[in-house]
Amino acid sequence: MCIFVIFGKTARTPIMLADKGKVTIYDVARRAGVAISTVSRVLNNSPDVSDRTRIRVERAIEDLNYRPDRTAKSLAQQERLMLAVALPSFTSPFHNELLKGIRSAIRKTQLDLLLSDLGSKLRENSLFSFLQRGAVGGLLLAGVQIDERIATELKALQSPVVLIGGQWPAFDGFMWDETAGAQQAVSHLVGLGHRRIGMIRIQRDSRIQVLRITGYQAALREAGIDFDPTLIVSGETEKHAGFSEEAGFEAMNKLLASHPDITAVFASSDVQAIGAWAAITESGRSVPDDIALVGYDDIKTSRYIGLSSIDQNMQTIGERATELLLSRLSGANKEPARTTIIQPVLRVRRSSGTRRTLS
Amino acid sequence: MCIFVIFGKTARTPIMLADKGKVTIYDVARRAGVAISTVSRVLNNSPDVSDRTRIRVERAIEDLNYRPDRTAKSLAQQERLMLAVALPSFTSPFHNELLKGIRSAIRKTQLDLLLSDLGSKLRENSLFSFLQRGAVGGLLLAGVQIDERIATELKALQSPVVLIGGQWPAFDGFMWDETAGAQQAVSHLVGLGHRRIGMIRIQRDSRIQVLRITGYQAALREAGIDFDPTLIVSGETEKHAGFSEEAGFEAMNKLLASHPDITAVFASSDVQAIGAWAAITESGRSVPDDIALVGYDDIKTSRYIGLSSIDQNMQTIGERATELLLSRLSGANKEPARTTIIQPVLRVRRSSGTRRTLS
DNA sequence: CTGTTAGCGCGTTCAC
DNA sequence: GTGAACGCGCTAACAG
Repeated sequence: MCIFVIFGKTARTPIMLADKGKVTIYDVARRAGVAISTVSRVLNNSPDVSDRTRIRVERAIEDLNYRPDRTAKSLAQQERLMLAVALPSFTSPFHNELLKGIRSAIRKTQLDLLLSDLGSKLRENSLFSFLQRGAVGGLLLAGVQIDERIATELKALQSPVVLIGGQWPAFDGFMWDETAGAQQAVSHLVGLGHRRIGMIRIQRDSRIQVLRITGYQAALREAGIDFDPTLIVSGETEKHAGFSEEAGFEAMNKLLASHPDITAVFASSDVQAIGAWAAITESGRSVPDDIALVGYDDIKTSRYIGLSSIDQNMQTIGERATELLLSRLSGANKEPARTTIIQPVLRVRRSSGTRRTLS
Repeated sequence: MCIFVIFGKTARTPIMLADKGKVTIYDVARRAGVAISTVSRVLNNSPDVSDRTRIRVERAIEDLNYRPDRTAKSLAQQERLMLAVALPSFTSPFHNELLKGIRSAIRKTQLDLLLSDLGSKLRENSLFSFLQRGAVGGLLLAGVQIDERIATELKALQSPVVLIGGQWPAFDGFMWDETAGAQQAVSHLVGLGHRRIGMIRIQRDSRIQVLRITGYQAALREAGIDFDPTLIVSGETEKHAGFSEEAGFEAMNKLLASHPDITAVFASSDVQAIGAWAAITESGRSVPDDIALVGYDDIKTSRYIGLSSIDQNMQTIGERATELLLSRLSGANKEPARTTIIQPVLRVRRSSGTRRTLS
């Protein structure tokens, strides 16, 4: 800290700024013997400053260890230098990948990243309080089912919004073809010779869930396999709306008990698949030799335990979504909002053996 | 959108706000026929408002779909409603756990979370540009080695700082007893009967690395085992400063080639351990039956592939660090800055078999 | 209880 | 080139 003499006419700032208190642009101006507008010009690299004054100002900045206040800057310029991102969780590998993509797109800019995880239960409240904070340049919203109320709130933001895994007429969005993904997964299992294929679902009757079951049925129909509703089970654990290892574990145990003859399972999420894997292993069988397993969503762990998965390319989507948001933000993109459908890709982690009966 | 009549004396706002343009507190005041301060009172739940006017104002807010501007509020109140968190990566399971803890502590407050991952290579630049943004209430800095320059920047923030995994006289910090952790890991292996114990290190000669090697040596000494420097190897891949699966994979392969008689390995990080696991598995041996593996840092995958690990309780630390920051922020905590040492804990994932020679 | 007014720190015309 | 003055949207005394 340093003490310095105050001279010149004090514009509007109270004189006492002694040793503590924030260093503002006024202090710098005084120290350099110029007006604040000049300091501002230096800060913003305006060419209209003589080298001599520029150096003087820079010295003053250095001496005072001054840093411009982003809040004030943001208010004065009427532009928000912040991108808000809201997703259900930071930690799920699924959303983690998404975050990675978002970050890599943001890194190229000067924008800040305001992050919020909505949680599973209190989703509504967290979402609303987050949105009502306002003062963001743009918003990326992932994994949220949009309704009239949310849409209103989104519009109140008065800034561009891009949805990931959701859709609404007024907003840009990215969605996956869930049906095609599920069908791909189950067809893969069918192709390996399996005919008794279980499915682990989530509890809630979400739109996504319906679509995946449709895909599951389509694959069976295509192969001429009868649909057996009892092969579709869910766990009891409600954590994360059933997208949890626990739920997968419980569901798999149910399946093993009620249908000991199944040789393959399609799980609705990566974490469920992990739980199912644990259940299978504990029962003394192995993946994929005894029971083939395909899970939705990519996860690193998969490759260590040999399960195939439907990859949604989260990272790529995160990047694309952010880039779209940025283009909206800069005003370069004036096209009407549009929802883009992404085709999930099946990744075979380890060549599963063909159908074998449990002995 | 709605058109509304403008009446009363227009204070300072230009009249034309037509259909577009931001809805401000002035618009609400006009609409409700009150002064802006009254609107402000309603917004901030001041008791000094009659129910009648409160309702009028609330109606106006509703009608105009008004949302207060946090930037302006923040500037006016001279308090930053934002916590900045900077860590090397979002995606590493290690930091992910940290983030989880931070979030759970923040959730209890009204604060926003400004997040930045520093990356591994461009660390310096990202860190500085992030810090120079300023305008944050407090900062949580993880995994950064503090030096004079960084400390200066940190001080310029003029807001409380808590370091995680770093230390500096002027700032609060949390550190792990790396030596004790490594010693614990290796002692565990010794206790299982192993005597040829390899160590996978990172490339850089960071302080942490030195401490861990010290712990490794201490455990050997305690057991009367001679220290063989060639048992400490690192991978070639420089990604993430050697904290990567690739590096672990390469290092493990080196070890298997140069010391086919080793029966246990201590890896410097969870991801390295995963890489090592892959190398061991590919060589036809298994973990932990043929080669026992202990990795630093907790990771979920561990339990699926049976490796023990040194758990640093990242989530708990994240929470404690954030709470400390919050207490500093509120001014409740006036104690001098202090660095807290955390004792890592060994978690045995699956009871490793005792030493077996490779046949 | 309610209105007036002066800042918060900075950007940005306009004159000079 | 440089400076004075106003405004960004809101809070916080201080009057009334």
